[in-house]
Amino acid sequence: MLDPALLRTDSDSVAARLADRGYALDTAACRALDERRRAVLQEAEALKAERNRVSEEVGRLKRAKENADALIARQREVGDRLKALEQAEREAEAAFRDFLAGIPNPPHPSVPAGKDEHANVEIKRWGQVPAIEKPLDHVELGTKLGILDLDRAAKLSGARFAVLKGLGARLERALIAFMLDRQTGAGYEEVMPPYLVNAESMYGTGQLPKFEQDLFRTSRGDGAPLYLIPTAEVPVTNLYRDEILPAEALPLRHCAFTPCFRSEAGSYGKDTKGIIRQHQFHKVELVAFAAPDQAEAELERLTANAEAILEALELPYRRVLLCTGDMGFSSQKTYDLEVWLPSQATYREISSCSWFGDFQARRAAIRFRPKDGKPAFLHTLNGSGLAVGRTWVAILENYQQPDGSVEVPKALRPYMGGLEVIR
RNA sequence: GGAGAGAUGGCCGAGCGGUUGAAGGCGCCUGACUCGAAAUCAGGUUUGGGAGUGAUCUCAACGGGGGUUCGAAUCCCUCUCUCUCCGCCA
Repeated sequence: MLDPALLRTDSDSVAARLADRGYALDTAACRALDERRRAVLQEAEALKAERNRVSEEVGRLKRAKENADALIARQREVGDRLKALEQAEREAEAAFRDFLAGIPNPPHPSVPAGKDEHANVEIKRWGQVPAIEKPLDHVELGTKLGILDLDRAAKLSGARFAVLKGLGARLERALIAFMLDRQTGAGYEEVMPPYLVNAESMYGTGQLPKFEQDLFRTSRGDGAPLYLIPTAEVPVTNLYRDEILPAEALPLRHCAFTPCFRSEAGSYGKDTKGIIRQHQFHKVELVAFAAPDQAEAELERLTANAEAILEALELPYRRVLLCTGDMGFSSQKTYDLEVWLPSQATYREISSCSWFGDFQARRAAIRFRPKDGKPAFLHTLNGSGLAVGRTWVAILENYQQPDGSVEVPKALRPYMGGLEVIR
């Protein structure tokens, strides 16, 4: 959610920044909605002020046992006018709010302008890409090792689901524990949140109202729907919705392991092979709440914390700064971490670390109280640390041996009961 | 699933149709007293929107939404959540 005041005073520069990410801001419509809203509001307030004044007078007369019928008759008219006006006020507020809710976050000045992923900028590369003669992909490797079963998953649930078995399931579990241990060690307090959340929570982080088609929605009889979380970002960020945190609490850092559920509407035909793109996958998420002046440094820290997992697992990766056109709706600056996949001979996204400015905080009303001052919106950040399923894929492919077995990364062996090779 | 009780400011807690944005207490801040502290005394202490350069003015909010009324924290409806008892259950 944008700052309405900013939109009023500086709509041209906001529009210019939004244009960079491919969003055409209708400044005229915006101004009209805002002016309408304020006009109705002021009229209603003036009327209410009058009503309050006269009501007080009525009370005084009544207490003095005097006749107040004339005033009461006049009040009745005011009440009728007010009723109509309040309806108009509600509508004007809602129209303006809905308009604001549909506007993406303007990119940070440090973000390169560009239309799509081709304009992204590689920031760094880490690690040695393994020399593998004829690399197998993770599906072949996993299926032959008997640790991945996509056919039976399809029987159970359809396409884009997976069954992990034996050491495959163990590897997934080991990765989860490994990542959580590392991130709690890096100062993130672990959280186990609900996997079903209400619409308000989805609105707070920006999934609703625009992206409902990407979510799984559950219904229960008469009650309000609950949504399966697409990422732990949603419940963990919303933890502090409608709250004011003390300044000393910042930066506040959480990590959370959760399953993630995505309907992947509109992604038909993309990544159909394997478990790169699933309806359900596991992720360890990092979420941070920071004061505005801490936030930029926090993004670097958080991204480094995600990279530390790849480095500990000795997986080659690169860091990419997303251009304006490739960022998510709520983000103002995003780094993607991409891991090397030998079967595709390319880097594929395994983490996305974003700084949202006060965009989410404003939607979700998450504030902090500065040392001496009024409550202010804080900044939210999050990043995958990491996507577990894709890490599983990266390990199989990067650590594959000529005989089809897979070496277990050294850092992970303690979590695998000391196992050195999956065969 | 059945029966009942409740939701008020940072916290506890009063109010149950008319200067109550809200008594009282705790906490916190400021001042006085003190060499300093404690104790005591005095004052202050919610948030959001709108108007104004500003002092300031104004509106809204007592779980959410709706209604009754000239006027609602107070009355009615509805939803959510919490607690107690019974049933069921991992």
